[in-house]
Amino acid sequence: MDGLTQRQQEILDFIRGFVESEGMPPTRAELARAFGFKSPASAEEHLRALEKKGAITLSGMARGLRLTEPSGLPLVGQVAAGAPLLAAENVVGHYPVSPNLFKLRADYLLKVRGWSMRDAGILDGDWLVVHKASEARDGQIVVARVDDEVTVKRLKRKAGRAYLIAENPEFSPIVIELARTPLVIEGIAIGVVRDLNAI
Amino acid sequence: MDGLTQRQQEILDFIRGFVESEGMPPTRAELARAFGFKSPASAEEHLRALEKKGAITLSGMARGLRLTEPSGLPLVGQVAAGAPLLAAENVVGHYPVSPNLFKLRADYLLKVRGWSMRDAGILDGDWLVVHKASEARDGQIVVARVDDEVTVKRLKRKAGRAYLIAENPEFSPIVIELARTPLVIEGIAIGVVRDLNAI
DNA sequence: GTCCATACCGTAAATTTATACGGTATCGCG
DNA sequence: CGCGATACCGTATAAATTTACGGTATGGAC
Repeated sequence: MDGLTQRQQEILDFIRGFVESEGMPPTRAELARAFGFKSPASAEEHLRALEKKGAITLSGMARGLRLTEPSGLPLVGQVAAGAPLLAAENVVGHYPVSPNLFKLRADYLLKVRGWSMRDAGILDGDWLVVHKASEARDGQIVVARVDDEVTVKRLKRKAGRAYLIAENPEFSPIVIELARTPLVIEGIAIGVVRDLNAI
Repeated sequence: MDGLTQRQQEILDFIRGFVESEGMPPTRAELARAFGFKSPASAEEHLRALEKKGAITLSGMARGLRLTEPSGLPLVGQVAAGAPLLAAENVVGHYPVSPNLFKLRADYLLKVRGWSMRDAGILDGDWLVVHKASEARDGQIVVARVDDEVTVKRLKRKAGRAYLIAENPEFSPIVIELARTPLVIEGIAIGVVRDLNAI
């Protein structure tokens, strides 16, 4: 959504969470209670604004409110050099997966390019389920940024150096002198989803 | 759910579908309309019965109805020899994935045992997303039953024989003389889900 | 046969819910 | 400054929704 005011965004986020946890959209009164409004008319007004901006659809029935945007996780395809990972231009769609499927919260799905993690069972075209994080433990598979390129590798640290290790003997590890170059970690890989009929 | 009557099961199925497509539970009136009841009291009665049997929870509010059972796909773990794949004893849980994620309808998730499909990126411990089917095309990865054992392999047919081919040179193909032994296909693999933190 | 659970109808009341109308206050814009 | 958009309040009302009560009919269990 584009032109949402801060308040409207808060309302929308609340509705999203409400639907997720309660299994149904909130009423005007519930919205008013949650935000401290003393009149359901205030909630009504916000809903109208959200509808006019295309974020929701109202149908007139009790709890007759529908979210327009997909509620799933963003699919990050090709990553443009220099651009933030979740920049709109990188998001190619949404995937209706609940973020709580895995032990760590799933934040987005990243399309895997190339065969460098083949021996870990992560193939070209797979979707890597990523938990957004800027730190990672040794041995974890991470999404890292090296020279403005986003890469998926296994992380090892040793004596002031970080190693980004491919799981494929045809690729050699990337060595980072931590004193010289900071290691930028974008996230931790927590899962893999593959659509076998994607071709 | 166990003790549900046929009618109650129909109602429950309808509610499931309604929530899926409308994003909110149905009212008594909507239920009555859908089933041809001439009084919302009939719907109310069914809901009470479903609540007493633990299938749903009622909360008194408009559309205040919650499904008790997980709505996801059944997770099929170890498969007991001879037992149907989806027998209750084989189902170890439920996974909240919408069945429409893949091109073919996803019916259940099967836990992969062993490394015979390693080179296809299907590893021990992965969950194979399976579409229930009794027929498959050449080249597809299928869930098949051979000598009362469930196995995941790639299917090839040639001159009255079926070959179940592992994607790992350490395993040799299973050859089935179709004239002698029928090939029992349980489903077609349509996807893979791996939880990297499962350990 | 009697009893009980299931599956309906019809009616009606109590409560929720959506929604309209008329205010107040703030803020940025031209 | 006036103006429109945003963000609220208070009150009211029509409509939707839950839910109670009293019936009818059927079929299985004892």
